[in-house]
Amino acid sequence: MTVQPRRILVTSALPYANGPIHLGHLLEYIQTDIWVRFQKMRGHTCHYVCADDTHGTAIMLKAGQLGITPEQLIAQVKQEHEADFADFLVAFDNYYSTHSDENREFANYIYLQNRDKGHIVSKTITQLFDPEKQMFLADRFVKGDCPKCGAADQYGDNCESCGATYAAHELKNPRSTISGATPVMKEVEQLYFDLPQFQQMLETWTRSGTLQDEIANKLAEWLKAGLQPWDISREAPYFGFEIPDKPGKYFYVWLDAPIGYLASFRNLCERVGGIRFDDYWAKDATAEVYHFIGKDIINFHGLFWPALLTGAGFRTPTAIYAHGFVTVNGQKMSKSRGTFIKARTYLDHLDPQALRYYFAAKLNDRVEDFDINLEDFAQRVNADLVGKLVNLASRTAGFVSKQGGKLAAHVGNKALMDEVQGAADGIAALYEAREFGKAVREVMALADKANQYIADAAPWALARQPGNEAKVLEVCTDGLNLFRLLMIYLKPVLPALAQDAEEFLAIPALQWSDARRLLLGHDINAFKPLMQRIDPVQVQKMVEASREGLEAAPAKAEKAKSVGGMAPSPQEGGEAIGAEIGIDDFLKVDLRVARIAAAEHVQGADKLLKLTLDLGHETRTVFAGIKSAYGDPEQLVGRLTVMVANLAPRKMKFGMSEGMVLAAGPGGSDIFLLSPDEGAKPGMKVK
RNA sequence: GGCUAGGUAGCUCAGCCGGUUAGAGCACGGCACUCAUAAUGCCGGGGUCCCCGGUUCGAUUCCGGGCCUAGCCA
Repeated sequence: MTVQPRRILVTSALPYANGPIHLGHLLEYIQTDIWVRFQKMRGHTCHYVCADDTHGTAIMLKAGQLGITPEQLIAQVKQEHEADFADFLVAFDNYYSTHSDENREFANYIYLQNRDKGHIVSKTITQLFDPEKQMFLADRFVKGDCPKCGAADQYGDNCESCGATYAAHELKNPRSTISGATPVMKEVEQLYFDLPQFQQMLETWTRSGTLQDEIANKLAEWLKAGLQPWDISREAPYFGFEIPDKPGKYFYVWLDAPIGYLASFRNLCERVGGIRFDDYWAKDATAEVYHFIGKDIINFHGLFWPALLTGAGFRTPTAIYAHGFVTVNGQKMSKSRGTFIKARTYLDHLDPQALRYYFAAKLNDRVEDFDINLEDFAQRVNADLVGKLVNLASRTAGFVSKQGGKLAAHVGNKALMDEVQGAADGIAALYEAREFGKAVREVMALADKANQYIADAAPWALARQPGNEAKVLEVCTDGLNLFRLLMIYLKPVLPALAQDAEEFLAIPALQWSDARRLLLGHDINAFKPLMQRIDPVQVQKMVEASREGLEAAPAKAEKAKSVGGMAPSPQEGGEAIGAEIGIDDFLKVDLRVARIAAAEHVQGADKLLKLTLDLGHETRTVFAGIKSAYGDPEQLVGRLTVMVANLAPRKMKFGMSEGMVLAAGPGGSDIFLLSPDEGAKPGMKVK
């Protein structure tokens, strides 16, 4: 298993600097980090860079709302982002900012190169302008009535009600979402990157074989439809880089965002010596370059970015790896459900490695959405990591300690050891191909075999009879070696656990090639629990904390926009709608149409009426707290309503209540009994 | 609306080019063990492979239509 050393540059998409990192972001950073750690363990030269994406109107406005400068905002957010990543064990070699000198230089250079080669064109367009704020309005900052269906409160690009697409100036009753003023039309010169010039180049590049099929297909769709020039300029006021030959105009944030990959890498080269920028980015560079992204930004990375790089004389990426969106419990992350979970909230309650493991256990090389099922998450992590993996060390270490803490000099079960060692190449191939789920399944299958072996050999039984010391030590040495091998295979996923294991085994940092050797005749340290199981209560608390976070948050959800914006934008929270239930939950409630056969006051009860309900084939007595609104029970007699027919009977002071009737309203005189439409018959099921 | 991906046991997922009784882990039931963070081992129950058509000797696997889920439409 000789491996040719490679030079690899890896990036994750740049998170937007207007908000905190959440579980949706983390899928990408953890996926990338696992791949990078794997490459490094294999002995390759691998650099992992990223940065905050800091420009644009959204940042400018947010800073304004907070009463601070955009620079202050992005500095603060960067600090938070870096802390979150570090705590999730995402180990960037450099984490930078698009608001940097390097990025300005590269943005200018790439723009000027493209301009000089005739790839930049300019056109005068009319755009909506906020006369109060004196600024042009992007589509998402204009709202009004849909010109097609008339739905109110629609954004300037399409209608969420009828799905129509249109230009912002077509909206009826348009208004600026920034000032509320009515926008006016104003002419402005706009710069475009002339993407159609790259049609040929992109058709070839996207079919070069290294892109995932799904991506290549998607790009082919766009290519077939015909490319359009891409607008890259914005008018002041705008937080970003001023365009060198166009005073008062700024680069659109999406132009300089991917350039941040170059800037961050350049900064790394300057900071650390020994890395040559041109080895990675020059036109004829031979090093490998990979971008990990979310599927929402495939167009930017699969079309604009390679074209922009080519136009400016740089190489194009070796490959782009896209992943899907994160859902929680099968649904879009939701603030009201408490499933819009921030990185920090997670860290307050749970172990970051648990999430890393769960991601790894289910990730593949495709652009599929990823569901975090919280119950499955806890069970899977506990069963695999605590029950199988750590248990292997936990159940054998004690016997070794009792005999002085030195491992046997010989292997007991050579066949099993060969098998587990022999799995290294196959597992490595799966990591390389980003089939982390398959890799993890393979490791866990080996863990099962290891536990079977220990159970069969039963060192605890051997230990009862004197004279078996050598055999016991041999079996447990096997057990700890199996643990060590599995730990090597999982180290990219569980770096902190691996480190603790290294300390326990008293060995230097494990490399992939260490799987070729075994640990024999070696002194180890006393075993300490390496990982705690997840208590479902903690998961619940995390969800609760995420739900509470909503009330403090501003009601106006900003449209999620990020180079790394792989996460669906949060829904605005409803008005105290209960936790979501499935149809099964609803069907548990047996609702029936009932005729009120009799209604009477209850002696001694202030709020109750005693109702006799006719269900067609049977009669029920129900005590209902509706007296304050229906003082005259007679008026109820004969009318139809709806009752819960399978509610457990409840003994009350005045007798047994066999169900409940449905009513709405806050109470007092405002209680409104439900009625079915005409034609309903007593006993009919409501569903 | 157009497009993409997915819909396989209670849950999370595997199932290469169509072919014998459709698999794993978790959950559940029974037994064993008691070294281990009530961990582990053995055995077992559980599936109309979303629905309807078609191609075929034969379809979970291919084709057409539909339904549902997630997302994209610069």
